[in-house]
Amino acid sequence: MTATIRDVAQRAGVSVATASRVLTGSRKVSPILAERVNEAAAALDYRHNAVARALRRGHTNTVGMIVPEIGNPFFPAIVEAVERRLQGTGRDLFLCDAQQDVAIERHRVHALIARQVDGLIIVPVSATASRAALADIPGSVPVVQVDRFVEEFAADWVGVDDELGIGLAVEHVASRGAHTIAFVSAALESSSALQRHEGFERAIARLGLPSDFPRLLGTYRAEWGRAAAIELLHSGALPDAVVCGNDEIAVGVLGEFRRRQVHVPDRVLVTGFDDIRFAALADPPLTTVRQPHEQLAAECIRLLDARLADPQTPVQRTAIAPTLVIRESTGGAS
Amino acid sequence: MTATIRDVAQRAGVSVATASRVLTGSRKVSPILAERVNEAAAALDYRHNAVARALRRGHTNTVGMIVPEIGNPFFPAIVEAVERRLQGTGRDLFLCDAQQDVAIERHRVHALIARQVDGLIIVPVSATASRAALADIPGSVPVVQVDRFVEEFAADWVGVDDELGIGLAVEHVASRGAHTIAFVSAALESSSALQRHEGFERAIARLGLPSDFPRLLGTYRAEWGRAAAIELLHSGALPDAVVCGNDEIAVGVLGEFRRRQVHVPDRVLVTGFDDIRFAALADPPLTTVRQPHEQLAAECIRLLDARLADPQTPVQRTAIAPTLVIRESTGGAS
DNA sequence: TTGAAAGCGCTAACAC
DNA sequence: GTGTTAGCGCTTTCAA
Repeated sequence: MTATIRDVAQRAGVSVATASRVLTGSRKVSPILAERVNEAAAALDYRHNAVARALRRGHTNTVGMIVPEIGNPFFPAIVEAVERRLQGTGRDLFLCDAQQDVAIERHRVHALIARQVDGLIIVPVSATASRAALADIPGSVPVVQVDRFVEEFAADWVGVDDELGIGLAVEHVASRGAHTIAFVSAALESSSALQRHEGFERAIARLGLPSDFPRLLGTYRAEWGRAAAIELLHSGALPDAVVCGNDEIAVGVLGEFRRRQVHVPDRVLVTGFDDIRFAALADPPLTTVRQPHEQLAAECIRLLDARLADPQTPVQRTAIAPTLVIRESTGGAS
Repeated sequence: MTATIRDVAQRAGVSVATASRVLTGSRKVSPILAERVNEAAAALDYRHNAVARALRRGHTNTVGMIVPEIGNPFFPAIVEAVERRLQGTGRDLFLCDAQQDVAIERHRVHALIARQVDGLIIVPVSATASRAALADIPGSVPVVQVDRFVEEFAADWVGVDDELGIGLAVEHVASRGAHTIAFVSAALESSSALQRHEGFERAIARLGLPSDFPRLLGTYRAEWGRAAAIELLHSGALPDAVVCGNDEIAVGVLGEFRRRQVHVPDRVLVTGFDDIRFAALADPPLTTVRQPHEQLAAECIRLLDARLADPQTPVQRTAIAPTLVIRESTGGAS
């Protein structure tokens, strides 16, 4: 069995209290005893039991994070940024994947909460169906939502202004001469899908563009982009531009157009959203709305710490204005 | 504060033992009392404290997983497969990212072990420098290495036969007429980099191909692929084929070649490794060595459970033979 | 400065 | 079938 603090104390000839004080540095202990304790701990290869410590202390120096789907490259990027921010604050990040399923998501919330994480960072799967999961979180645990949020739920949030972002994309393709614009995105389940869709409708209306071109809503994945591209091709007149709800979809659209010799950007313009690693490597390189990971992560941790410091802080929602990255898929920087 | 089992017991008018028995279903309790306990628990919105339970029980129904870099899309794919396998066994997966840093990796190992995970799944950052982290794991905790392993360290492992995989790629491009073949991969730090490199050398020797074409070793990332492509172009005669250590590198190589109008596959063949989601969407679609995620995950959990059941089980190393997926980057299926 | 002891919330002997 | 109680390993009053 692994050594306990009792073993260390015994070997050092001190009380467990003293051993604890040395091992955690919680109080001054005479150098002689400290030395003895440290030696004993080393000799026994002592490791503190974080479970016991957590039970006693009531907190864990741990933050939990739940993402809807770790396979969507946008989320690992966010996770990495959050990790970097947490680095140096002495807290560990435990990550969970909800596999796009609100039941699993809820289960993960419970698992993390039950393990006494000091805070929870969550990208909710659904704008409505994830409410139950979040509602299960006791008020004593700080929660911050990132990227997506649950409607009518009072919890901090940080994300990009999705509506604005899509607006940027629409205005950009319009400025490049696109008159008819299709929208390919995910079903209106997550808040991001909802907001991006809303942003598209508004931009179209604002610019007075014809509104009878397709809105194809499926999933945030490349396969859906492929399928949607095929649908567009079969539906008669190709639009001048296809604005996509994220980069994965856009890459799928690009792939299918390429396969069918529909030239981008000459024949049709394509835009994405997120600026994932592969956006710049797509063929043609993808014009997209960039999400500033580091900024999102920084704000996320700031919100978390603010709530940790004062649980009564009023709910804050931070929408960061995204920027458009112009690449070849819309004709390149001009 | 959140309700404890004591509160539930009190409200139900039973002992904590009975409450515990009802709540965990560990023993038969009369229906009347069970009903009362359940009612009380519901009324108080009782949540069991997993920390206390873990301390008492000594296990947690939790498995920890550490990956070198969550931003590398191969790892999320493995994680998803592992999650699916774990699903239904009633265990939660807590994921950690080592950020390619053995010090952080070691820290994560400690964090997970200290929280009493029942087992640890790890893709070690380094074939040598990760040994310290693994050595810190008490013998009582089952560990299985996936994909990569630590040299001269006795722990279960499952992965693809990297040497064989690269051999497949080399033989394939040779069969498509390539005589001069360059190798672009990651520095010989991880076991996968080592084995793939070894596989390349052996295949070249076996086929009697000229061995003076570059081996460019950097990182497993697309930027490195770009840089290496530039280096190849500047170094004089372009090889007939570029065999890459993973798909990210290959995508970078492809991107740079495209930008410089070096036609793939007419002018040069390119292969990858992993078959990540974007491999099929690259331009041209990438010929690559496919890693069977589901099979890897299944074997991983099998190994874990075998060791859980019998800690004395002799160490097992399972090398799965990968398959080659032929796409346009080497001329397409013939 | 140090030690004795309570107790975090829970489960599992053990007794009835 | 149910209750009493010890104790998982640790930190932290409280006393000395």
